[in-house]
This record gives sequence, C-alpha cells and structure tokens, in this order.
Amino acid sequence: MTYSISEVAKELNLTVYALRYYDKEGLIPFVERTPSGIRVFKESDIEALKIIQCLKSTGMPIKEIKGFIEWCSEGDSTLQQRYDMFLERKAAVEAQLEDLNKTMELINHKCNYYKTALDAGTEDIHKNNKIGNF
Amino acid sequence: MTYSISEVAKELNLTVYALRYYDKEGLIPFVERTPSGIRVFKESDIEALKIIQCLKSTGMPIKEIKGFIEWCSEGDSTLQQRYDMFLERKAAVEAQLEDLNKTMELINHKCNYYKTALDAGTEDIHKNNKIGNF
DNA sequence: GCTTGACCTAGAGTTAACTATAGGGATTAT
DNA sequence: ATAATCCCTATAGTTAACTCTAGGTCAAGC
Repeated sequence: MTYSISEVAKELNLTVYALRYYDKEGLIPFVERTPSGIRVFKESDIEALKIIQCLKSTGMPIKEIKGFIEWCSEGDSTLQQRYDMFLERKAAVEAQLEDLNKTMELINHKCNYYKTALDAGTEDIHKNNKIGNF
Repeated sequence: MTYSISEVAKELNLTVYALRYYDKEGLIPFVERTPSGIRVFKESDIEALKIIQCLKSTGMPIKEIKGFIEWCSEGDSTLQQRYDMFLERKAAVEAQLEDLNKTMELINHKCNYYKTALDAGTEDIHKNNKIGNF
C-alpha cells in the first residue's frame, strides 16, 4: 500500500507544503518517486514522519533532525550517536514537562484568583493578599 | 525598591532587547520613567512580567497577551473575560501536557530500541519487530 | 570638564518554519 | 480529446519574536 503526498498530509495532519519542505530540507530522502517524478509514500515513510514529528515536538530544529536522518542511513556505526541523541531528547522533554507543570500551577492560581474576584464582583477582594495580584 | 532594565533582564533571564520589545508591543505600559525617560521597574512590574512569561510559555502570542493587559487596566468590568482567558489557557496547557507525555512515550521507546541495538552491536536485532524500526 | 557606562529611540536585520504563487506536466473522467 | 485535478519545481513572501545598529542623552566618577 502506498500513498500520495496529499493523503500523507491528511493522515499526519500537516500540509502538502510542509511535506515538500521537509523533503527539500533532507528529512525524507528515502521517499521514492514514479518515473515522472511524483512522490510515492510507503508505510515505513509515514512511520519515519511520525518520528520526525515526535522529534519536532521535543523542540528539535529541522537541521538537527536532518543530522539524525543521515545517521540512520549510515548504519550501525552511528548507533551510539543516535542513542545519545534520544537520551538528550528525553532530558529535554523532562525539562519541558517540569516547566509546563510550573506554568500549570500559576495558571490554576490565576483561575482561582479570578473565580474569587468574579464571585465578589470586584478584584479589590485580593488587594491585601501577599500573593501577587494583577 | 526599584530596578533598572538590565537588572530586570538578569532577574527574569531575558534580554534588555526583549524587555524593550515587550514595552513597545504594549505588554508593560505601567512601567514608569524618570523625567529623562529611563524605565524604572517596581516589584509589581516584575510580578507582571512573570505572568507574561507564564502566558508566553502556554503558547499565547504577544498580541493576545497585550489584550489581556488592556483588560487588566479596564478594571472589574473585564473580570469575566480574564477568567475565561485563564480557563482557556488551562485547557491549552492540559493539551500540551498530554501531547508531551505521548512524545515522552515514543522517546522512551526509542531509547530502549537503541539501547538494545547497541548491546547487540547492530540494529538488525529489531528487523522482525512489529514495532516501527527506523 | 570630560570620559565612561548605562540608558534611550527608530528602524533595519535575523531566523525558523512554513505558505503561497507562477508556470508547467501527467492522469483521469466525460 | 479536452477539462479537471492532482502532481511537480523554483522562488518569493509571511510571521513571530526577537536582535542588533546607529546615533544620541544623561548621571557619576576622576
């Protein structure tokens, strides 16, 4: 089973433009073409794109992802680099999760702040709080 | 106690450029100036900047944050809007946390994949796995 | 009184990651 | 066999959020 670029775009929830851009940037050099030059995506290409999306969502820039793709095509000699890269990504995501949890705390705090103010009809209810009002 | 722009930058871990940019974009209209035009930051200004950083980290663009700042200066008549905004931000962060947790799962999966491959000395160890290798 | 260092504004430049346009080829339905 | 629809490339344009530069002001120390 193979897929056209627009089918892949729909499936992965990104645009045809973006896919072509990824190709141009060297993220998917393994995608084959028909004799007339049309891209033909295999299942394994879609799996690779999912990994690319995953790496992107860790905040990794496209140029670095390209480096990883190159390592993949170089075979077992780059296994250590690739492992190290994923450990690094893991640490990055852990840090992001920590930050986001702190953000969530503050947001929750503000939700309570405004709920209380709304119930009282005025923000003045918080005027004497040590907690930063705004 | 008041602070100069460079002290605030250091404290909040951002640049002087960024602070002036925020000011230009209307995020901190309440920051006062000396007669000669130099910005003088109060504690409450720093607190406000922390909220701004928090909103930014939820993915909120600066123009929308500006809208919130305007609501703040309009008083109690905008309490409902501000409450709704924070509820919306809370939902956004919840979604981000969910995504990031999924990302973490895949990353962990890949860490194991490469650990196993590294121990075996070759990626071929995964060739017959249903799980997408790459 | 002059140099130094921090501050100011206006505006140009940067970067990433698309997004869109123009111009053209191939395949499918009628 | 022709119109519609999808595909292609190359290249220009967009956007957000800074980042930097040029040119100038101002207060403090020597």
